[in-house]
Amino acid sequence: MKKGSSPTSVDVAKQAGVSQATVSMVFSGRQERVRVSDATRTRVLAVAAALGYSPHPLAQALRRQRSGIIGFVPRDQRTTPTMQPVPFLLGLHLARAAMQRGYHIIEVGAEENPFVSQVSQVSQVSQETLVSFLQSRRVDGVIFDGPETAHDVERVFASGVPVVQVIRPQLTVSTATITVDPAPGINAAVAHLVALGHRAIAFVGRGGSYPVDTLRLDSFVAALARHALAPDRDALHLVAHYTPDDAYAATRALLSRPVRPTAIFAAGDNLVLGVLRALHEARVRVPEAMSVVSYDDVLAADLYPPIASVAQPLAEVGERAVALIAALLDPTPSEEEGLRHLVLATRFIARASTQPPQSSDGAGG
Amino acid sequence: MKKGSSPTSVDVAKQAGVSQATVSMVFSGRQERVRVSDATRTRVLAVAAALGYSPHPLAQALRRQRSGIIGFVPRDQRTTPTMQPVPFLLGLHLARAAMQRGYHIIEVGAEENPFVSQVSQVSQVSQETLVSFLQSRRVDGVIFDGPETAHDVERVFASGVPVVQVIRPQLTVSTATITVDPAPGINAAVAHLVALGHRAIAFVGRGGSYPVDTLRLDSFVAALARHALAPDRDALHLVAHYTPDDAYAATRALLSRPVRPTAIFAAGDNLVLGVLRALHEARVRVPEAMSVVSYDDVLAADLYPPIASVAQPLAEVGERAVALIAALLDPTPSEEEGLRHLVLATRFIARASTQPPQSSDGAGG
DNA sequence: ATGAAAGCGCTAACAA
DNA sequence: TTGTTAGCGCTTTCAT
Repeated sequence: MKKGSSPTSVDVAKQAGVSQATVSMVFSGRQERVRVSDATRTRVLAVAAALGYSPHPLAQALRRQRSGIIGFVPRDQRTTPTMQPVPFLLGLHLARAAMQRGYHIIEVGAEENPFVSQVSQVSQVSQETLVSFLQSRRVDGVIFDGPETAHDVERVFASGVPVVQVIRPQLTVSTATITVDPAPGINAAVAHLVALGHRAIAFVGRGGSYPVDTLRLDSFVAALARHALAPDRDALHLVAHYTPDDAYAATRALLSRPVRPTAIFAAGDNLVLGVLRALHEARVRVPEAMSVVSYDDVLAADLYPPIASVAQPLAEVGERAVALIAALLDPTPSEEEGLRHLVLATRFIARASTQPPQSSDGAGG
Repeated sequence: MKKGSSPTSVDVAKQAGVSQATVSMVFSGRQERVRVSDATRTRVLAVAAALGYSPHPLAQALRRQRSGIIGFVPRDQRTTPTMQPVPFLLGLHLARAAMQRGYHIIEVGAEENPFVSQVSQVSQVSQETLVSFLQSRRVDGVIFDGPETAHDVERVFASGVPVVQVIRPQLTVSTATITVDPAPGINAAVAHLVALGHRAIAFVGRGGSYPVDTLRLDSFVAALARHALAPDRDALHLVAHYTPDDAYAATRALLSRPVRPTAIFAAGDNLVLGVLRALHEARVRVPEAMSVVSYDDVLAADLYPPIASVAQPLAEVGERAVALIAALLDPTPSEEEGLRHLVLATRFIARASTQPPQSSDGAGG
């Protein structure tokens, strides 16, 4: 142990009067092969503690051929917490979950292209780059959250690296997935609104580009049907982009219609920001003149009024995603199946943003 | 090169008819010692490209005794983007900046204590653990954002690892710092409000526990003084905790006073959420009945109405922090000094949340 | 300008 | 149960 640097297993071995390999076994031995006697183990641990020894993760990684790094490719270029609240929070949960299992998360933006800036030779951008970057970093697995195309996923998957897609998977690639079933939460939300007396409930969300979006819309329509309500086709305002601005425009359009809905369901917490802005501007008070429910429950609780919302179990998604990568890396015969396509439930959280509709239903455009 | 695994420098060397050491020089040689002829370099690069070779980062790291990992200890336990918007965004900027330089960020919560769950022997929590964890991970440097006490920082700093504190430094430890000067932005904000005709401007923020909080308050008071305005002592509502709830309570107190302020300055974007809730509840319209300005500009733009805000240059903070760690790791004689205590400026962004005060200044509580 | 050789600190056969 | 040995893929003197 030289100046400054940490003690190594050799230092511990010398002090404890055992071989270096024994020290290694004490620290990294799998349970299956408990090769070390209790006496030796105790002595080694004591010496290690005294010296402040811990195994060098890089040396372990090199030897084991495991980097301990999991790549995370978030849905969009994350910009601000309001624009993309879910990926932000998911990233946090992933990082936590990974750390608990001794992994790290590195986040890679597909379009950001960090690789190019390092190796000037490489000039072809985008898809190619993401995969190269991931491979050059020797990640042990990759977690995709809503890739724009199947191409990236396909390439990474084909390279043999464990892949799991979460929340918004590209279903054409047969990777493991962890998705969220919007139905339970949306059913509860709609039931809640209907119980309050609402009949005209509008939907502000995205259309059929992603299966996930379709699923939310379908769940919404199905939930209405449960109460013998048909959706007002014109009150399904489908935004083109998942942005507050698009939701704002959609809501304005909704408000200018001859017969206004009495409640709005916004299919994302960033969308609800735009919805609220439009309502505020039009002086439509929430919940007095309009009930509002959102999906995501990331920002909802802290807005005004606190917005009732359908919560996704993001912490569990992160937890499971990391666990799945870990399981894929060290397959146990038993658990092989059954966890490759996990679907988690949503739940509805009521808040002050809903109340019975006003009896006066004149338009105020 | 066996099945599945990536090609190594040996593979490239064989194909190119050179020694492995030469391949290494081509890829990692410092400029100082340009040991390789152009012909050889070209040939090696061609073969490498054909084989899809890139240096194994773990092997490099082990050999160089550089993990390439920078630890990030965020200000608080990050929970949701609304509760702690700044650390979320800062984390993103740090990750981006690190990646550009070939580093990774791993995030460590001081109280979260991820280490304990792995090594059951360790039972003493908190401070001790953070440092051990960082050391066991062999981080090359640590970035602190607002440590609660100086203790952690001190220990890491004492261990010889490069440390930089950002935004909310503990000044008792003589690490490098990157801070933000609130004065320019706050001056502009106050000037803006005064120009609109506001004279009674309240401050919702935290008191003297942190230098940074004091600085914001002092900047605010100083800005008032520039316009020959004295702060109404009772309109400096200091919240105990940096939470929307505390700001909500403070704002309610403010509204119940006999003479209401006509404008509120909230010293953080999470605080402004509480401020807006209190105003909405009391049916005080923004900006008609109350102008509102916030600090941070992370959430502000997407609230209703869009809140004028003092923006911190978070991207630059992240960029500089990583650059500083890198510089500390490879000191260049020239730049040693001058970058150890960097102070960046804030700027004010006007939005629809301000307007001249109403002439009728009766209380409505 | 290039090659040979010695490790970085660890894990995993294989021996003993 | 423990020790010996051979690398993981790379960087870096030191020869040539």
